[in-house]
Amino acid sequence: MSPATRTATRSRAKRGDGGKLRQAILEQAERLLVESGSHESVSIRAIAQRCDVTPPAVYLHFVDKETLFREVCARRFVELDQRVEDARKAAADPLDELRTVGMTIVNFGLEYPEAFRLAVSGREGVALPGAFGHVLAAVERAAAAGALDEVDPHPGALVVWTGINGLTSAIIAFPAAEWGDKQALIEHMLDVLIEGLLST
Amino acid sequence: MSPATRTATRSRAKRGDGGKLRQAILEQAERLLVESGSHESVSIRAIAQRCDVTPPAVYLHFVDKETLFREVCARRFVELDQRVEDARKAAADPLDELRTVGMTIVNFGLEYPEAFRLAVSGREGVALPGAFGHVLAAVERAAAAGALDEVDPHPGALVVWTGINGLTSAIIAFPAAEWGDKQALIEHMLDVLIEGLLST
DNA sequence: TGTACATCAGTGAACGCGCGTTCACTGATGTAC
DNA sequence: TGTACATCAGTGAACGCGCGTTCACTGATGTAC
Repeated sequence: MSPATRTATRSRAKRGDGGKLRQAILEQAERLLVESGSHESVSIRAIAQRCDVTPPAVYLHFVDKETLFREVCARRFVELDQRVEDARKAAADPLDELRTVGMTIVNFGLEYPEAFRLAVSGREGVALPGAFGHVLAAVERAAAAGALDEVDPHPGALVVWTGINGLTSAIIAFPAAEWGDKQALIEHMLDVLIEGLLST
Repeated sequence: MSPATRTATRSRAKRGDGGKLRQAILEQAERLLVESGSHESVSIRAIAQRCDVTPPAVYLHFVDKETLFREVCARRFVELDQRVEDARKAAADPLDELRTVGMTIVNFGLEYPEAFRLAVSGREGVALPGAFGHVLAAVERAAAAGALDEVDPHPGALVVWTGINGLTSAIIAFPAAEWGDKQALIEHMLDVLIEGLLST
């Protein structure tokens, strides 16, 4: 985009409106992250260009690149927690709740592959991501309600969580592969995992 | 590493031994690729340094960076493919074959976590790794033999393959998490997947 | 046998480029008197 | 009401750096005569 165009399309924010650029930076950073697949190859300069702003303007809102991307991911995980919570409330019974939580996690991963990849890469800490906690809680409730009788919740939740993560990662990593109907495949995976838990 | 140290540790190859540096470059490139997780952040300079060589020496053996990494990946895919093939031949019956192929893939991943992550990352190619073909073949044979009746092989194989990959990736990514007995968990995963396929 | 020469596996300096980040600045906006 | 001034959201140029890659070269090795 030429400087002339940039000047024409974005005008300086009003006195208290600096926060609008901050939001725009977060949005464009996330879009570029999704497009490129790796935060290392998303430059501050590219983000600034998408916001019709010069690179130093980014530093009015974020102290450095790392902080910016941490906030991008943090926003996503808050959203995941919210979605899981909403999905849980809509569930009919404990087994349906486990299914729904699983579907929500997978679809979140497909929608925000870079955030998902980061959470599942294990590079941010030693603890399992928060999504595992949601799965574990759902398995425990189903076990307590008698819907997953004889199932040890912790190994059971590990199998379900790693299973759906594997499917999500693979669809992200090989977008051109023959997945058929992806939603049907995701449902099939959850059917297999839950039926498998019931049969072992 | 200082230039003095570099000179001391590697001496120039003998007349016909240029291929030794070529192999060293491939090995160090793979190590760095796995450590960083993305080929974009592995530099020719870093590879050369690990080989105790100057960067232009890399260009005596590979025309450019892209070609180098394509060859790194090709070597890995071939090795994973070979190990799965060997394991398959040792299986007793069709369902045992599927189990064995699965166990082999997981154990390969745990034994060579770097290579596994590379093979499953999808970053360097567009096709599914060769190991998927073996999982698919095992599911097809089991279905044909009546051991996995009523199972659609392609979605079934996708579920098994992505499921075990997810478990492997998670154990690699979170080595400090509470996995309990890992071999038992791996067997549990395969039981759940196979029993799940039988029940759906 | 000695020696001139071709070959080969590298080296060392340099290129242009994009990167994250810093810094002095500008010009519009709101405000105090 | 007009005007001087503080504030704020940005700009534009520049920094040092590491990158992939090129190019002219070097010095050891093997070989022909």
